[in-house]
Order: sequence, then structure tokens, then C-alpha cells
Amino acid sequence: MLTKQQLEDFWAEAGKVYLNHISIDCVVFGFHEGQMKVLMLKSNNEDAWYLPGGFVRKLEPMENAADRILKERTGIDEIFLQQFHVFGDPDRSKIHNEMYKDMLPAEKNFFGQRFISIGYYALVDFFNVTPTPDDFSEICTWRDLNDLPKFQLDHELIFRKALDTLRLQLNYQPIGYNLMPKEFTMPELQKLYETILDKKLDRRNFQRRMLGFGILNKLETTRKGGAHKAPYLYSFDLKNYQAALKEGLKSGW
Amino acid sequence: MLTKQQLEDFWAEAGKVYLNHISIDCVVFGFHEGQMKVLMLKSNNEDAWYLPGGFVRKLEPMENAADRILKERTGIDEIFLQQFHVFGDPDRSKIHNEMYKDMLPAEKNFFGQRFISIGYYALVDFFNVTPTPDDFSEICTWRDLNDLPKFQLDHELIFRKALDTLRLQLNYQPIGYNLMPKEFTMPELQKLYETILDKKLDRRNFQRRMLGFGILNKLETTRKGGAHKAPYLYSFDLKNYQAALKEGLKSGW
DNA sequence: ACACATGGTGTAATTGGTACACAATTGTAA
DNA sequence: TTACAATTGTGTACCAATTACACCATGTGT
Repeated sequence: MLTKQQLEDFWAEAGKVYLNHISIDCVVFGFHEGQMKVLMLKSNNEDAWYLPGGFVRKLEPMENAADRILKERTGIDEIFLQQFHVFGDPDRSKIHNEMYKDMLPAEKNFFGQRFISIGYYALVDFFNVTPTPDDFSEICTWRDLNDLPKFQLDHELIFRKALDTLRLQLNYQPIGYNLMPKEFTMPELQKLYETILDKKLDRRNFQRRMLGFGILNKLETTRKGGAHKAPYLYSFDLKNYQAALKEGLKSGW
Repeated sequence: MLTKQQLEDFWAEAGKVYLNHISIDCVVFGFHEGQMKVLMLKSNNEDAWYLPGGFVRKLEPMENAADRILKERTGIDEIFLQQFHVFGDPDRSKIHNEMYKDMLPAEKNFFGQRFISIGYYALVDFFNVTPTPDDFSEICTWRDLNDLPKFQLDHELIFRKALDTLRLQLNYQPIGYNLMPKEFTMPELQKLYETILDKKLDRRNFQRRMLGFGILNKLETTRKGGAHKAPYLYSFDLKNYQAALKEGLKSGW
């Protein structure tokens, strides 16, 4: 929760800069050590976590707004973004709306209005991100999908919908390319698919099918260090990948 | 184009009733005599066609707004609606914005602002619809997908995106159920699939696969009248259909 | 040297999709 | 009445894809 002074500092001018009633919420996915992660922020002085978000400048394209918001949270310039759903329930930010209503007169309180929020999901290479809190948060960090905190407002709904969308678009969007690092092993890629699809896949059939798509380059090197046989490294053949996605990766996982 | 008087009558109060910056555009699909149709309106005094649309009341849920708008255009109460994309380009309604700018002072001209439009697609039974013009149109009617007029603003983009979405969701949404009448023949259903997928399908394999899903009831009666063998009539088994859609109709069309 | 966990490759059995052939039904024209 | 054209209903052989599993290779710890 903000003090009255903060509220005035931040938002006295907000209504002049940003479009009223419109907000953006982003679900940023990363993948690290075989686990899917989502970027979240923890409210100042509250045990409530929320998704990176913000507002749209009066003349700014939607995509630019999402880019700008995520550049501030991650440090990344060109980020893979997809609009996936609009969250427009009139009561979705009721708690937020009422939180500050006694501090500021309604016409000065940007937070007091109804917001229709456009949901974007983002896919990033985990190692490129520098999580950076915003003005209302003390922590910005990756959270494991198996260990999620309590969400603020309707942000759990937004997150779930993003994950569902990811699952449905797995064969039509360059999801592997954007979530994996430049070089990766086949078991690592399989883990990503298993997490998104939420089911086990057969190791051998997965490998054969993936290679069959013709979208991977097998590298000379192997990943040393594990206590077992060193797996080969692969990279995506971006050109072939994008060509294959146009038709959809013909596959019923 | 409206007169100044009309503009004042309609929109003097609009800013008090509707959310600023937010609009809804709907792509209403119907199916009749083997052809896909889309519901469109023709502007008063202009050769420009547009999609049914409207605005959201200050405290109204988005879905209710879309329902309300379509009830006015079609007469139908409970309509199958799916949100599919947001159109937020700052210049998307430039023509519209400037059309009335000299008639009314900016603060009174609801049309003068930037609109972020939420796109919904709707699926209706052709026979249940009574196309009804709105205040800015002289004609409201079905247009064949093979004979589309010139679109106003970015409405062609919206229409295309809706059709693409329909294609992608064919195995996950009750598209057949909502577009076909209660009783229909197999060739009629096949025509629908062929239109949405934009390709020919094998008659015999289509029939076998459809029946294999277990989502159709074969009726006793046949459709007489054609100059050929009378085809059987079918109806959807809604319960099985919805159960099957949860998993997605496993099929690569 | 050996066990063990993991990665890489091959193969047989099954399933599912494709491409047809052929019979049945209906209205029309000779 | 009969032949015919157009369309629907059903079956089947072939090919491709998926699944389930076997076996070998490689690196680490004992």
C-alpha cells in the first residue's frame, strides 16, 4: 500500500499520460534447470504477489506499451510477446479500487477507475533477464510453477489462462525457440514440453519426432558435467522452424 | 455520416454512459445453403460496410455488452460468443475520428477519441436471425464469404482474424453445433468444414471420422426433395460433443 | 572392473489416415 | 417403363504415423 504522498506523486499526472480504463498484464515465462518459471512481483508491505503490468500512453500502440513495461522489469529490449486474452470483469480490481479511495478525491485517483486489462504472455531466455521491481513492489523474481505464491486480484486467472494458451499454441508458436537458451540438450527440451503439456512423454519417440521436424541443428559438442552419458547439444534452425510453424507442427502430443 | 443534430442527440450523453476508449466489434457467422455468411451493416449515405459493434456501459461486464449489442442486431438472446483478439492500433479509427471533429468540440465528441476494440466472434443459426440496422446504417444483412464488400476502418483485418481463429479452434469449440440447424445432413456439415478450412475433404473419410467421434445422432428421417438419393439427417449429441471437445477432436484435417 | 543411471538408436505391432471401388437411392428424360 | 445421371452409404486395401519396447553407449562412483 502506498502513502498519500506517493500516490499523489505517481498518479496526479497519470490520467493525462495514460489511457483511462486500459491496463496491460504480462505473464513472463522462463525455463531454468528443467523447471518453468514465471516472473512475479511482491507488493510493498503486503504478502501479495502480482504479475508485471502497466498502462498505455495516449498515442502508444498496445505492443509498444507491453514492450516498454517488460523492458523495465527484465532489461530485455526485443521480447517475444503475444496478446492472449482480455480481462474485463467490472469487479476484477475492486480491492485495488477501494484501497486508495479515501486518500484521494475520485477525479484525482487514477487507481479508482475500472480497468479492462489486456493479457500478454512473454517468452524469454531465463539468463537474459534482470528482474527489477517497480514502484509498488519490493521484490521482483522468478517463481517456480510448482511453488506459486498467493496472487493479487485476478492475476491467478490471468496466469492460468496464459498457461492454457501456451499449451494450445505449442505447435503454432516458436515457444521452444524463445524459452530455451541458444544451445540445449534433447532431455532439456523434452522437459519443457512435459511441463507445458503437463504429462510425461516417451524419451525416444520425443527425440525422433523432434528431429523429424527438421528444425534442430545437432552440434558437435556435448554437455559434460552430469554424472552420466553426456547428451548432445542442439540449436534451433530458425528458418526451418518458422516455415514448419506456418503449417503447424503436425503432431498430437 | 451523421448530421450535427444526430451527433449531439446520440452522443452528448455517451461519455457518461459508456466507458471511454473501449469498443466492441463482432464477427457474426452464419451458414446457409452451403455457404458461410457474415452479418454486416452498410453506412448511411456511404458505400462502406462495417461489422456490428458498440460500446461498454460503465459497470457492465464485457460479455454482457457483446450480448446486448448482438441482441439488437440479430434479435437473438443467448448467443455463442468468443473473444478472440484486441485491436488497439492508435490510428485504427483515424477516418472516423476526423469525420466529426469540426462539428463538435473535442470534449463533447465521443467519436473523437482513440478506441481499443475487443473482437468477438459469434456463431448463430442462420434461421434464427433477424438482421436489424443500427442508428448509423441503412442496411443490415448477411454477406457471403465469397462476395464481401469494401470494409470500413480496420474491419477487414478484424474479419480475417476471426476467420483464422475459427479455423484454429475448429477442434476445440462447438463450431458445428452453433452454426448448423438442429437437423442437418452429412454433406451439409462437410461443406461447413470445407469452408472454414478452405479445402476439399474426402466425402467418405469425412463421414467415417465424424461418426467415429460419437458426437452425432443419426435420425430416422431423410432429407427429401433433392434430385438424388436422400441423405440421412443428423443432430449433435451435445453431451458427447462437449466431452470430446475438452480433449480436442483428435484430428489433423 | 563393475553397477548404475542416463543418453542414443533401432524395430515390431498397432493405430490412424488416404485413396479408392462398388452398391443403393432418387428424379429425369427417352 | 427403363435407362441414366447425380449423389449418398458402406467397405477395404494400402501407406504413414504413433506407440511400446529392446539394446547398446557413455560417464561416474565404488
